Amino acid sequence: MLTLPFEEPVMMDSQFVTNFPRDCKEETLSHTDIKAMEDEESEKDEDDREEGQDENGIPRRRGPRKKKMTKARIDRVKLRRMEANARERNRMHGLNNALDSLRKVVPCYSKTQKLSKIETLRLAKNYIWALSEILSTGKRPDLLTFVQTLCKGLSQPTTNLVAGCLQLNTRNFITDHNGEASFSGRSPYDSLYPAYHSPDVVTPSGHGSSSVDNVKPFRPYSYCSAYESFYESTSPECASPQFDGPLSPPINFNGIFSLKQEETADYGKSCHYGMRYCAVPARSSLGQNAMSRGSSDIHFPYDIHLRGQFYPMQDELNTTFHN
DNA sequence: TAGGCCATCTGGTCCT
DNA sequence: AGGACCAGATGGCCTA
Repeated sequence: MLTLPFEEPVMMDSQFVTNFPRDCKEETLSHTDIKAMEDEESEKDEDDREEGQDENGIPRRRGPRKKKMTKARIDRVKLRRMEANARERNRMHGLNNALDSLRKVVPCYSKTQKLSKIETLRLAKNYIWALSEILSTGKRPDLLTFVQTLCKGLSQPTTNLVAGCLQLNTRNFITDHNGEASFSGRSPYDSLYPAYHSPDVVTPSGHGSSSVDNVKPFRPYSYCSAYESFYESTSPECASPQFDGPLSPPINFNGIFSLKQEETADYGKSCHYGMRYCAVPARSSLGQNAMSRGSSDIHFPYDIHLRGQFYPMQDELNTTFHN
């Protein structure tokens, strides 16, 4: 629990220390401090005894003597401890601010259901990994594979949250004991179209999912639901009817590759690069460069823009996302 | 009620 | 000397 809101920068000055709402004023010295002072007192007593030996005749320890803990010195120790505490609080607030910023740019963002610190870091790591894979292979993974990558090592609740954000059927999305996310059961397509069994259906590949052995073949997930969340129109590759809505609990989410609604131009100033996900051919040189390892006529689905070149499309996306 | 998560305090260590 | 950073301890809150 924070004692100060994140938005308010904590000023590390004497006023802050004296005005800090918590019981800093009554902050007591630690046991060790008190012990040290008691030691000082006993040492003071010893000073009154014979120089060089204690009461048992054992020579006293050498080295510089500790300074006497005068009232002023005690007060100073207290003050320094309070200041150190305030600095530490401030530091941790800064760390939490950074973590909040990270929460807003990972695929699953919800103000009401915040990811824990550790889950945020794990998801961010997976997200970076997933994006790196996309860049290195130049291939657009199906949604299931993408979510599997995102959810590696995440707890089941977080896995559900991420899957819910991407509008997967979370009941079928499980994490095995190795932390590997895998799909088990029917796809949403099956639930919507029980008779749908296209000859070109594929089963999810890789990711150590043994649970799919007996799974009916299903059409690979596309990003259509995510697309449609953003663009309110069917994605070019998704001709199937829309879902009636997310199967997971409704939450506010930023969605993959989308930019947070509240982010203003300041966001662009602070971040040099931006990415967004769309289904149109690549237009940026960076995207083309990334695709040069693959087929030259592939329509790279990820627009990657330098922030400075990105504002018009960012505005377009944000406008859509606002709606 | 146990366990997870979090904020805070604290002392130690390192660096400037 | 003082600040930053770190990790351990502690207690509060929340949820299954």
